[in-house]
Amino acid sequence: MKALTAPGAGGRRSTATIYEVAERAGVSIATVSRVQRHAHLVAPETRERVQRAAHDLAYRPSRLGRSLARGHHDSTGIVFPDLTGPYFSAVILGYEEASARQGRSVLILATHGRSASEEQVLDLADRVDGLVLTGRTVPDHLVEELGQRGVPVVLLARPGHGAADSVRASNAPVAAELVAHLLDHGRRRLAFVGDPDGSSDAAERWSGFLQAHRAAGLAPAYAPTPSGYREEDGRRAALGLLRAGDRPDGIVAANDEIAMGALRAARELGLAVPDDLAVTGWDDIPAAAHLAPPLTTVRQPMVELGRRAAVLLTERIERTRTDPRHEVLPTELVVRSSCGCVHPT
Amino acid sequence: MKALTAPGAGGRRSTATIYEVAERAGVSIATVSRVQRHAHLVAPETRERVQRAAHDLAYRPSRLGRSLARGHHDSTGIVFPDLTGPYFSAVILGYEEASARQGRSVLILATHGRSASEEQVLDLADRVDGLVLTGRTVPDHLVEELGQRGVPVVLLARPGHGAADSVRASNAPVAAELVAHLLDHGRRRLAFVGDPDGSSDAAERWSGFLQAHRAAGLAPAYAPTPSGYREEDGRRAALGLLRAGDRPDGIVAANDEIAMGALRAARELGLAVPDDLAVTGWDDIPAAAHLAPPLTTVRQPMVELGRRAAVLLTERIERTRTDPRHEVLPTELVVRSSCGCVHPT
DNA sequence: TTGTAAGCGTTATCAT
DNA sequence: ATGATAACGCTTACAA
Repeated sequence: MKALTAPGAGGRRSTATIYEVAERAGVSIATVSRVQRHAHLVAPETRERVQRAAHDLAYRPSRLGRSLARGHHDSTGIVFPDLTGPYFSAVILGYEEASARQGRSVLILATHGRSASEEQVLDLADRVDGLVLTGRTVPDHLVEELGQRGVPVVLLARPGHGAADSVRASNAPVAAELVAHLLDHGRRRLAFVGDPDGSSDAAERWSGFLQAHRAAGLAPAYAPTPSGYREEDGRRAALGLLRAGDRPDGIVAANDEIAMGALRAARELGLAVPDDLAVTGWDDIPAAAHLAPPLTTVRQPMVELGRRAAVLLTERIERTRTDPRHEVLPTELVVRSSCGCVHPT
Repeated sequence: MKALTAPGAGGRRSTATIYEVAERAGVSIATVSRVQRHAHLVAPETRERVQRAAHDLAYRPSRLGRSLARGHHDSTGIVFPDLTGPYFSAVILGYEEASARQGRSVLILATHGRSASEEQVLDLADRVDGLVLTGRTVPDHLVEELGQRGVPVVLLARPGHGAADSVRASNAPVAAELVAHLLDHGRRRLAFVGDPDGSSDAAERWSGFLQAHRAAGLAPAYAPTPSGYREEDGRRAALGLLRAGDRPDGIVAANDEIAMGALRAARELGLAVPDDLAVTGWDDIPAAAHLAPPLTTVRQPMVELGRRAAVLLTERIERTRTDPRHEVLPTELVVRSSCGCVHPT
């Protein structure tokens, strides 16, 4: 049969194969192959002939053929829970850039909120030389299985697991610092908006929240209010909180977009921020400094997170390192005015 | 030779092959293949045996082998100039989602500002069934060549070219509407910040800018001020403009991030927005409504742009349609208060 | 219903 | 320096 001429959904290409080049140059395919990869091993004159033939036919070696023969893909995959917002965007920016520099393309998979189907992930795994898995996109047992199948894996924004590497940003300490700051402002009814059960990032931020309360001899006024990561999610969560009888005097949001939603909710209810309600975010997205009021938040090195993930993955793929590595990148409190501080413009 | 056992940079996987499954089930590889793809063509009892063997060996058909045999990849590529910010993020969100729904993975390539190297693009083209090229990431001659090689292509945010499909958002009419609005506010020294030579989007917005002036019998006060698309780029451009003797009374930015930069610049110079300076953006990113002051901008259907690109590309790949299609999605002026309007919160 | 075998386009090992 | 040729892992005519 002839797959590339067969009917059906395939997109047959008009690309020349190594055989046609060989024929036109009057050499064997081995020689053509050699010219592509190790030009110096071929007599100058032969090389010349082959190159001309290749050029005339607009020949490009098929990646498929090459990958099959060599046993790898020169590409990696990254899986996200969601492709929404500045966080994702920055991480992938760093990741793609670093990957490109290493000559690897990147495949991207979004799981749209829920955990990825096993099928999707295994399928992706089969197209790449290694995988970075962010947050809780992939259940532990699957991470395990990937390991057994010999797929290099790095976990991003998720604590290390077994042999897999991991990269994440520090959460609990700054979260505690942030909450202590709010407590210093005299706020006593702080509410955490975000889902500690949904991501380790949120869990760790919540734990810092608790820790600060404990350190101040206080009990948290509320259990965490679960929420998605988009503005509308935050707005809804905040609305619920603010309409209750015992409303909070501060909202500690799990990211800046939730905080923006809280800002909107406050406005809708006629509450002044920060006077009636303090609001803080997380991530320090570009807009954070321009919000009304400017948002107190935590800066985390999102681009660098992606970059480091790419570097660690490469080391694994190239077997440059074999012991698992777990990196925690630093993070920084950015005080502006939504927390109640008077902030220089 | 044995590629998967050879030394070197390859990541050999411990995956079973179709041969091992066949052997264990006591059938031929053809039967194993059939069971995977067309289970109904196999006797129930044989099927059962094969499935058990496959399961025992944790067998998954290799995508590589399959792609090579079938002549396609079940994946597509998208190339962006830059992975920065909400625009990119929203487009890719729509694109990935629609692609996943059609069972295709997505490969992503960023060209980091400049035009992609021919090599990168051709390489990407060889890994996928089709390509979407955004903006000016790829020079015309390459688009041409891709066409000749039989690679389905859709252009995003770039006018149609030859046989390639295209999807973009309407620009000139809303730009004119926006500028007319500013002119109605009595602004007479409007500056456009963005690079008409850098993207067709910017070019079309600038053309709407001109058109509105013409319609009002006015001449534009400035030539366009070239700028990148990030906040810092916008800040710098605005600073230049605002420090000059004949400073503008309005800045029409090519996107919301540039507008944010202008806002910052104004603040740094002690100018009040909108009183001293009107500022408008483009895109209506989530933060736009929360800026100080809330940003007047243009909403464009970013997610939908990505989605449509995926749909058009699929039609081409599956040869469901052969005539080129060029879609222009609608766009909408969003008046808030940075233009000088008093806007309900 | 199942098996045989010829591809798909490379790479790399041997010979020569 | 070059050529034959056996992998790589699958799909699918065609035969049986």
